Amino acid sequence: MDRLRNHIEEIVGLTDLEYENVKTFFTLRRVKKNQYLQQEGDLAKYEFLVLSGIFRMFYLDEEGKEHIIQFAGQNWWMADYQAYFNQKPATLHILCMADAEVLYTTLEGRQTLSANFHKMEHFFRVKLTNGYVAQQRRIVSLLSGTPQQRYEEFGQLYPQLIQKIPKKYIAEYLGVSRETLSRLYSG
Amino acid sequence: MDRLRNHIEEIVGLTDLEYENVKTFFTLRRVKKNQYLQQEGDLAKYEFLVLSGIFRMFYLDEEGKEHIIQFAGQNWWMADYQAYFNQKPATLHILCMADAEVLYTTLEGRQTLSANFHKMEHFFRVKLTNGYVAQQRRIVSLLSGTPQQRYEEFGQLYPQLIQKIPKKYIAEYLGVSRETLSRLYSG
DNA sequence: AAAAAAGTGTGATCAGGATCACACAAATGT
DNA sequence: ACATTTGTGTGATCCTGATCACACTTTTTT
Repeated sequence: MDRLRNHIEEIVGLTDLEYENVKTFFTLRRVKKNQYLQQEGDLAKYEFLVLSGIFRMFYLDEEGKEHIIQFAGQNWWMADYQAYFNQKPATLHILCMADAEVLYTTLEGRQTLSANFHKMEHFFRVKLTNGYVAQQRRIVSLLSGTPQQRYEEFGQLYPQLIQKIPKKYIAEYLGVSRETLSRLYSG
Repeated sequence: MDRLRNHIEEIVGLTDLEYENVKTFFTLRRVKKNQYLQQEGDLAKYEFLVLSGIFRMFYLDEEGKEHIIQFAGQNWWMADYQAYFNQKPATLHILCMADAEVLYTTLEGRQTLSANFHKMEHFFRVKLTNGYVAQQRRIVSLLSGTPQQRYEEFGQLYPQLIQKIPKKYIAEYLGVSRETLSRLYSG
Protein backbone atom coordinates (compact mmCIF):
# COMPACT_ATOMS: atom_id res chain seq x y z
CA MET A 1 0.00 0.00 0.00
CA ASP A 2 2.57 2.46 1.09
CA ARG A 3 1.96 5.73 -0.68
CA LEU A 4 5.00 7.38 0.83
CA ARG A 5 7.28 4.64 -0.39
CA ASN A 6 5.83 4.78 -3.89
CA HIS A 7 6.26 8.50 -3.93
CA ILE A 8 9.90 8.39 -2.86
CA GLU A 9 10.67 5.51 -5.19
CA GLU A 10 9.64 7.59 -8.16
CA ILE A 11 12.99 9.29 -7.59
CA VAL A 12 15.27 6.95 -5.61
CA GLY A 13 15.12 3.24 -4.79
CA LEU A 14 14.98 2.19 -1.13
CA THR A 15 15.62 -1.13 0.55
CA ASP A 16 12.97 -2.40 2.95
CA LEU A 17 15.27 -1.63 5.80
CA GLU A 18 15.89 1.90 4.66
CA TYR A 19 12.22 2.54 4.13
CA GLU A 20 11.32 1.27 7.60
CA ASN A 21 13.65 3.84 8.99
CA VAL A 22 12.64 6.69 6.68
CA LYS A 23 8.99 6.11 7.47
CA THR A 24 9.44 6.86 11.17
CA PHE A 25 10.10 10.50 10.33
CA PHE A 26 6.60 11.06 8.97
CA THR A 27 3.24 11.34 10.68
CA LEU A 28 -0.20 11.11 9.14
CA ARG A 29 -2.82 13.76 9.67
CA ARG A 30 -6.37 13.93 8.37
CA VAL A 31 -7.72 17.35 7.55
CA LYS A 32 -11.26 18.45 6.73
CA LYS A 33 -12.32 21.05 4.23
CA ASN A 34 -11.88 24.60 5.49
CA GLN A 35 -9.43 23.66 8.20
CA TYR A 36 -6.16 25.53 8.33
CA LEU A 37 -3.00 23.52 8.25
CA GLN A 38 -1.09 26.65 9.07
CA GLN A 39 -1.94 30.28 9.69
CA GLU A 40 0.11 33.43 9.44
CA GLY A 41 2.06 33.83 12.63
CA ASP A 42 2.27 30.11 13.48
CA LEU A 43 5.78 28.79 13.79
CA ALA A 44 6.40 27.02 10.49
CA LYS A 45 7.32 23.80 12.21
CA TYR A 46 6.23 21.34 9.55
CA GLU A 47 6.31 20.63 5.88
CA PHE A 48 3.60 18.53 4.30
CA LEU A 49 3.22 15.88 1.66
CA VAL A 50 -0.34 15.73 0.38
CA LEU A 51 -1.64 12.17 0.01
CA SER A 52 -5.17 13.18 -0.94
CA GLY A 53 -7.33 16.29 -0.98
CA ILE A 54 -6.51 19.81 -2.12
CA PHE A 55 -4.97 22.80 -0.40
CA ARG A 56 -4.21 26.35 -1.21
CA MET A 57 -1.38 28.36 0.25
CA PHE A 58 -1.80 32.10 0.16
CA TYR A 59 -0.58 35.45 1.34
CA LEU A 60 -3.17 37.70 2.91
CA ASP A 61 -2.47 41.36 2.18
CA GLU A 62 -3.29 44.42 4.29
CA GLU A 63 -6.67 44.83 2.61
CA GLY A 64 -7.58 41.25 3.40
CA LYS A 65 -7.09 40.03 -0.14
CA GLU A 66 -5.75 36.57 -0.84
CA HIS A 67 -2.87 36.00 -3.21
CA ILE A 68 -2.44 32.35 -3.93
CA ILE A 69 1.14 31.08 -4.03
CA GLN A 70 0.24 27.55 -4.91
CA PHE A 71 -2.37 24.87 -4.91
CA ALA A 72 -1.37 21.42 -3.76
CA GLY A 73 -3.02 18.16 -4.77
CA GLN A 74 -1.88 14.58 -4.51
CA ASN A 75 1.86 14.06 -4.09
CA TRP A 76 2.63 17.73 -3.80
CA TRP A 77 4.90 19.04 -1.11
CA MET A 78 3.90 22.19 0.59
CA ALA A 79 5.33 24.57 3.15
CA ASP A 80 6.13 28.20 3.71
CA TYR A 81 9.73 27.30 2.98
CA GLN A 82 11.06 30.72 3.76
CA ALA A 83 9.71 30.41 7.30
CA TYR A 84 10.26 26.68 7.59
CA PHE A 85 13.95 26.64 6.75
CA ASN A 86 14.56 29.45 9.18
CA GLN A 87 12.12 28.12 11.76
CA LYS A 88 10.34 31.43 11.88
CA PRO A 89 6.66 32.35 12.10
CA ALA A 90 4.84 31.73 8.84
CA THR A 91 3.68 34.59 6.68
CA LEU A 92 1.46 32.33 4.59
CA HIS A 93 -1.77 30.50 5.27
CA ILE A 94 -2.41 26.92 4.22
CA LEU A 95 -6.07 26.05 3.94
CA CYS A 96 -7.75 22.76 3.09
CA MET A 97 -10.14 22.97 0.12
CA ALA A 98 -11.21 19.31 0.04
CA ASP A 99 -10.97 16.65 2.75
CA ALA A 100 -7.40 15.51 2.84
CA GLU A 101 -4.69 13.33 4.27
CA VAL A 102 -1.18 14.65 4.65
CA LEU A 103 2.11 13.37 5.96
CA TYR A 104 4.17 15.87 7.83
CA THR A 105 7.72 16.05 9.04
CA THR A 106 9.91 18.59 10.77
CA LEU A 107 13.02 20.40 9.67
CA GLU A 108 14.98 18.28 12.08
CA GLY A 109 13.45 15.20 10.49
CA ARG A 110 14.39 16.39 7.06
CA GLN A 111 17.93 17.16 8.15
CA THR A 112 18.40 13.84 9.89
CA LEU A 113 17.04 12.03 6.86
CA SER A 114 19.36 13.97 4.58
CA ALA A 115 22.36 13.30 6.79
CA ASN A 116 21.64 9.59 7.25
CA PHE A 117 20.56 8.81 3.72
CA HIS A 118 22.36 10.40 0.87
CA LYS A 119 19.49 9.12 -1.25
CA MET A 120 17.03 11.19 0.70
CA GLU A 121 19.04 14.36 0.31
CA HIS A 122 19.01 13.58 -3.37
CA PHE A 123 15.27 13.03 -3.27
CA PHE A 124 14.68 16.37 -1.57
CA ARG A 125 16.96 18.09 -4.02
CA VAL A 126 15.14 16.71 -7.01
CA LYS A 127 11.78 17.72 -5.57
CA LEU A 128 13.02 21.19 -4.83
CA THR A 129 14.45 21.49 -8.30
CA ASN A 130 11.13 20.64 -9.84
CA GLY A 131 9.44 23.24 -7.67
CA TYR A 132 12.04 25.81 -8.63
CA VAL A 133 11.54 25.19 -12.30
CA ALA A 134 7.76 25.36 -11.96
CA GLN A 135 8.04 28.70 -10.21
CA GLN A 136 10.33 30.03 -12.87
CA ARG A 137 7.81 29.12 -15.51
CA ARG A 138 5.13 30.88 -13.52
CA ILE A 139 7.20 34.05 -13.27
CA VAL A 140 7.65 34.07 -17.04
CA SER A 141 3.94 33.57 -17.40
CA LEU A 142 3.13 36.44 -15.03
CA LEU A 143 5.56 38.75 -16.78
CA SER A 144 4.72 38.00 -20.36
CA GLY A 145 1.30 36.41 -20.64
CA THR A 146 -2.16 37.90 -20.98
CA PRO A 147 -4.78 36.62 -18.52
CA GLN A 148 -6.08 34.51 -21.38
CA GLN A 149 -2.73 32.84 -21.98
CA ARG A 150 -2.10 32.32 -18.31
CA TYR A 151 -5.44 30.64 -17.87
CA GLU A 152 -4.84 28.31 -20.79
CA GLU A 153 -1.38 27.49 -19.55
CA PHE A 154 -2.76 26.70 -16.13
CA GLY A 155 -5.33 24.39 -17.68
CA GLN A 156 -2.66 22.54 -19.59
CA LEU A 157 -0.35 22.15 -16.66
CA TYR A 158 -2.97 21.17 -14.11
CA PRO A 159 -5.95 19.66 -15.87
CA GLN A 160 -7.07 17.90 -12.68
CA LEU A 161 -7.02 21.06 -10.62
CA ILE A 162 -8.84 23.29 -13.07
CA GLN A 163 -11.95 21.17 -12.74
CA LYS A 164 -11.98 20.77 -9.00
CA ILE A 165 -11.09 24.28 -7.95
CA PRO A 166 -13.60 27.16 -7.98
CA LYS A 167 -12.73 29.70 -10.63
CA LYS A 168 -12.46 32.54 -8.17
CA TYR A 169 -9.38 30.93 -6.65
CA ILE A 170 -7.88 30.21 -9.99
CA ALA A 171 -8.33 33.91 -10.73
CA GLU A 172 -6.42 34.77 -7.57
CA TYR A 173 -3.68 32.37 -8.51
CA LEU A 174 -3.40 33.95 -11.95
CA GLY A 175 -3.41 37.47 -10.55
CA VAL A 176 -6.61 38.49 -12.29
CA SER A 177 -10.04 39.50 -11.02
CA ARG A 178 -12.69 36.78 -11.07
CA GLU A 179 -14.85 38.97 -13.34
CA THR A 180 -12.12 39.24 -15.94
CA LEU A 181 -11.47 35.53 -15.78
CA SER A 182 -15.17 34.83 -16.19
CA ARG A 183 -15.31 36.95 -19.32
CA LEU A 184 -12.46 35.03 -20.90
CA TYR A 185 -14.63 32.10 -21.86
CA SER A 186 -18.20 33.47 -21.70
CA GLY A 187 -17.39 36.63 -23.66
CA MET B 1 42.56 33.74 -2.30
CA ASP B 2 40.26 31.20 -3.87
CA ARG B 3 36.89 32.76 -4.49
CA LEU B 4 35.23 29.45 -5.20
CA ARG B 5 36.40 28.01 -1.93
CA ASN B 6 35.23 31.04 0.01
CA HIS B 7 31.89 30.83 -1.65
CA ILE B 8 31.39 27.15 -0.87
CA GLU B 9 32.66 27.55 2.66
CA GLU B 10 29.94 30.03 3.41
CA ILE B 11 27.75 26.94 3.54
CA VAL B 12 29.94 23.89 4.19
CA GLY B 13 33.52 23.43 5.37
CA LEU B 14 36.00 21.68 3.11
CA THR B 15 39.39 20.13 3.78
CA ASP B 16 42.25 21.15 1.49
CA LEU B 17 42.11 17.73 -0.07
CA GLU B 18 38.41 17.94 -0.73
CA TYR B 19 38.72 21.37 -2.20
CA GLU B 20 41.51 20.34 -4.55
CA ASN B 21 39.19 17.72 -5.92
CA VAL B 22 36.06 19.88 -6.04
CA LYS B 23 37.94 22.57 -7.87
CA THR B 24 38.71 20.34 -10.83
CA PHE B 25 35.04 20.35 -11.79
CA PHE B 26 34.99 24.06 -12.52
CA THR B 27 36.42 26.09 -15.37
CA LEU B 28 36.98 29.80 -15.56
CA ARG B 29 35.65 31.89 -18.39
CA ARG B 30 35.98 35.61 -19.02
CA VAL B 31 33.09 37.35 -20.71
CA LYS B 32 32.82 40.84 -22.12
CA LYS B 33 29.84 43.12 -22.00
CA ASN B 34 27.16 42.24 -24.56
CA GLN B 35 28.40 38.71 -25.09
CA TYR B 36 25.91 35.92 -24.75
CA LEU B 37 26.71 33.16 -22.33
CA GLN B 38 23.80 31.24 -23.72
CA GLN B 39 21.17 31.77 -26.37
CA GLU B 40 17.77 30.27 -26.91
CA GLY B 41 18.20 26.97 -28.69
CA ASP B 42 21.70 26.23 -27.36
CA LEU B 43 21.97 23.00 -25.45
CA ALA B 44 21.94 24.09 -21.82
CA LYS B 45 25.14 22.30 -21.08
CA TYR B 46 26.47 24.50 -18.30
CA GLU B 47 25.54 26.27 -15.14
CA PHE B 48 27.46 29.32 -14.03
CA LEU B 49 28.75 30.88 -10.87
CA VAL B 50 29.38 34.58 -11.33
CA LEU B 51 32.65 35.74 -9.83
CA SER B 52 32.39 39.30 -11.11
CA GLY B 53 30.33 41.31 -13.55
CA ILE B 54 26.58 41.33 -14.12
CA PHE B 55 24.30 39.24 -16.28
CA ARG B 56 20.67 39.14 -17.16
CA MET B 57 18.73 36.02 -18.07
CA PHE B 58 15.59 36.58 -20.07
CA TYR B 59 12.85 35.09 -22.13
CA LEU B 60 12.29 36.60 -25.56
CA ASP B 61 8.63 36.53 -26.57
CA GLU B 62 7.13 36.28 -30.04
CA GLU B 63 7.04 40.06 -30.41
CA GLY B 64 10.72 40.30 -29.56
CA LYS B 65 10.15 41.64 -26.08
CA GLU B 66 12.46 40.68 -23.25
CA HIS B 67 11.12 39.40 -19.95
CA ILE B 68 13.85 39.25 -17.38
CA ILE B 69 13.87 36.17 -15.17
CA GLN B 70 16.80 37.25 -13.10
CA PHE B 71 19.86 39.38 -12.84
CA ALA B 72 23.03 37.81 -11.53
CA GLY B 73 25.87 39.60 -9.83
CA GLN B 74 28.75 38.36 -7.74
CA ASN B 75 28.30 34.91 -6.20
CA TRP B 76 25.04 34.23 -7.95
CA TRP B 77 24.40 30.97 -9.69
CA MET B 78 22.67 31.07 -12.97
CA ALA B 79 21.27 28.64 -15.51
CA ASP B 80 18.17 27.81 -17.41
CA TYR B 81 17.60 25.05 -14.90
CA GLN B 82 14.60 23.63 -16.66
CA ALA B 83 16.72 22.98 -19.72
CA TYR B 84 19.91 22.21 -17.82
CA PHE B 85 18.52 19.47 -15.61
CA ASN B 86 16.94 17.83 -18.61
CA GLN B 87 19.88 18.55 -20.92
CA LYS B 88 17.58 20.16 -23.43
CA PRO B 89 17.95 23.25 -25.60
CA ALA B 90 17.64 26.45 -23.59
CA THR B 91 14.59 28.66 -23.90
CA LEU B 92 16.32 31.54 -22.14
CA HIS B 93 19.10 33.90 -23.08
CA ILE B 94 21.92 34.85 -20.77
CA LEU B 95 23.62 38.11 -21.65
CA CYS B 96 26.55 39.85 -20.06
CA MET B 97 25.84 43.42 -18.94
CA ALA B 98 29.27 44.23 -17.50
CA ASP B 99 32.63 42.54 -18.09
CA ALA B 100 32.62 39.38 -16.06
CA GLU B 101 34.31 36.23 -14.89
CA VAL B 102 32.33 33.08 -14.36
CA LEU B 103 33.04 29.54 -13.31
CA TYR B 104 31.08 26.92 -15.12
CA THR B 105 30.40 23.26 -14.61
CA THR B 106 28.31 20.59 -16.29
CA LEU B 107 25.38 18.56 -15.05
CA GLU B 108 27.66 15.57 -14.96
CA GLY B 109 30.10 17.57 -12.85
CA ARG B 110 27.36 18.55 -10.47
CA GLN B 111 26.15 14.98 -10.18
CA THR B 112 29.60 13.57 -9.62
CA LEU B 113 30.30 16.19 -7.00
CA SER B 114 27.01 15.44 -5.29
CA ALA B 115 27.64 11.72 -5.36
CA ASN B 116 31.23 11.94 -4.13
CA PHE B 117 30.74 14.65 -1.54
CA HIS B 118 27.65 14.61 0.58
CA LYS B 119 28.70 18.12 1.61
CA MET B 120 28.43 19.32 -1.96
CA GLU B 121 24.96 17.91 -2.42
CA HIS B 122 24.10 19.78 0.73
CA PHE B 123 25.67 22.92 -0.64
CA PHE B 124 23.70 22.69 -3.87
CA ARG B 125 20.53 22.03 -1.94
CA VAL B 126 20.97 25.08 0.25
CA LYS B 127 21.68 27.26 -2.76
CA LEU B 128 18.64 25.95 -4.55
CA THR B 129 16.50 26.50 -1.48
CA ASN B 130 17.55 30.12 -1.30
CA GLY B 131 16.69 30.55 -4.94
CA TYR B 132 13.34 28.92 -4.45
CA VAL B 133 12.47 31.19 -1.57
CA ALA B 134 13.56 34.27 -3.49
CA GLN B 135 11.34 33.28 -6.39
CA GLN B 136 8.41 32.71 -4.10
CA ARG B 137 8.83 36.18 -2.71
CA ARG B 138 8.91 37.56 -6.23
CA ILE B 139 5.69 35.79 -7.16
CA VAL B 140 3.96 37.31 -4.15
CA SER B 141 5.31 40.65 -5.17
CA LEU B 142 4.08 40.29 -8.76
CA LEU B 143 0.64 39.17 -7.59
CA SER B 144 0.04 41.68 -4.87
CA GLY B 145 2.27 44.71 -5.28
CA THR B 146 1.87 47.90 -7.26
CA PRO B 147 4.76 48.85 -9.56
CA GLN B 148 5.74 51.34 -6.87
CA GLN B 149 5.95 48.71 -4.17
CA ARG B 150 7.76 46.27 -6.39
CA TYR B 151 10.36 48.86 -7.27
CA GLU B 152 10.97 49.71 -3.65
CA GLU B 153 11.20 46.07 -2.71
CA PHE B 154 13.71 45.51 -5.47
CA GLY B 155 15.79 48.39 -4.20
CA GLN B 156 15.80 47.00 -0.69
CA LEU B 157 16.69 43.49 -1.76
CA TYR B 158 19.37 44.41 -4.28
CA PRO B 159 20.80 47.81 -3.43
CA GLN B 160 23.99 47.07 -5.41
CA LEU B 161 22.10 46.12 -8.56
CA ILE B 162 19.69 49.03 -8.61
CA GLN B 163 22.56 51.43 -9.10
CA LYS B 164 24.47 49.53 -11.72
CA ILE B 165 21.63 48.38 -13.92
CA PRO B 166 19.88 50.69 -16.41
CA LYS B 167 16.33 51.42 -15.34
CA LYS B 168 14.83 50.05 -18.51
CA TYR B 169 15.96 46.55 -17.55
CA ILE B 170 14.73 46.93 -14.03
CA ALA B 171 11.38 47.85 -15.53
CA GLU B 172 11.39 44.64 -17.53
CA TYR B 173 12.26 42.66 -14.46
CA LEU B 174 9.41 44.23 -12.55
CA GLY B 175 6.96 43.68 -15.38
CA VAL B 176 6.30 47.36 -15.95
CA SER B 177 6.97 49.71 -18.86
CA ARG B 178 10.04 51.91 -18.58
CA GLU B 179 7.85 55.00 -18.87
CA THR B 180 5.75 54.01 -15.91
CA LEU B 181 8.82 53.19 -13.87
CA SER B 182 10.33 56.54 -14.76
CA ARG B 183 7.24 58.37 -13.52
CA LEU B 184 7.39 56.64 -10.16
CA TYR B 185 10.16 58.87 -8.90
CA SER B 186 10.14 61.89 -11.22
CA GLY B 187 6.36 62.34 -11.00
C1' DA C 1 36.25 64.28 -32.53
C1' DA C 2 32.40 62.76 -34.74
C1' DA C 3 28.76 59.54 -35.34
C1' DA C 4 25.89 55.99 -33.75
C1' DA C 5 23.66 53.57 -30.24
C1' DA C 6 21.67 53.14 -25.84
C1' DG C 7 19.29 55.09 -22.09
C1' DT C 8 16.08 58.56 -19.92
C1' DG C 9 12.16 61.94 -19.09
C1' DT C 10 7.71 63.57 -20.23
C1' DG C 11 3.45 64.66 -22.61
C1' DA C 12 -0.93 62.83 -25.00
C1' DT C 13 -3.86 59.15 -25.93
C1' DC C 14 -5.68 54.58 -25.42
C1' DA C 15 -7.15 50.20 -23.57
C1' DG C 16 -7.18 46.22 -20.64
C1' DG C 17 -8.65 44.97 -16.67
C1' DA C 18 -10.25 46.47 -11.87
C1' DT C 19 -14.02 47.78 -9.36
C1' DC C 20 -18.82 48.28 -8.21
C1' DA C 21 -23.37 46.48 -8.42
C1' DC C 22 -26.75 43.12 -8.88
C1' DA C 23 -29.12 38.66 -10.10
C1' DC C 24 -28.99 34.07 -10.08
C1' DA C 25 -27.09 29.26 -9.13
C1' DA C 26 -24.96 25.76 -6.50
C1' DA C 27 -23.29 23.89 -2.44
C1' DT C 28 -23.39 23.54 2.63
C1' DG C 29 -25.26 23.59 7.11
C1' DT C 30 -29.07 22.85 10.44
C1' DA D 1 -36.77 21.43 3.39
C1' DC D 2 -35.15 25.71 4.32
C1' DA D 3 -31.70 29.22 5.15
C1' DT D 4 -27.17 30.67 4.63
C1' DT D 5 -22.97 30.82 2.52
C1' DT D 6 -20.19 30.39 -1.48
C1' DG D 7 -19.59 30.71 -6.22
C1' DT D 8 -20.73 32.60 -10.93
C1' DG D 9 -22.16 35.67 -14.97
C1' DT D 10 -22.74 40.19 -16.78
C1' DG D 11 -23.41 45.12 -17.31
C1' DA D 12 -21.57 50.06 -16.44
C1' DT D 13 -17.93 52.90 -15.08
C1' DC D 14 -13.36 54.12 -13.86
C1' DC D 15 -8.40 54.21 -13.64
C1' DT D 16 -3.76 52.49 -13.85
C1' DG D 17 -0.42 51.60 -16.61
C1' DA D 18 0.66 50.60 -21.79
C1' DT D 19 1.67 52.66 -25.98
C1' DC D 20 3.16 56.22 -29.12
C1' DA D 21 5.93 60.17 -30.01
C1' DC D 22 9.71 63.13 -29.42
C1' DA D 23 13.58 65.69 -27.17
C1' DC D 24 17.55 65.30 -24.74
C1' DT D 25 21.58 62.99 -22.50
C1' DT D 26 25.03 59.66 -21.86
C1' DT D 27 27.78 55.98 -23.40
C1' DT D 28 30.00 53.33 -26.91
C1' DT D 29 32.11 52.78 -31.33
C1' DT D 30 35.11 54.06 -35.09
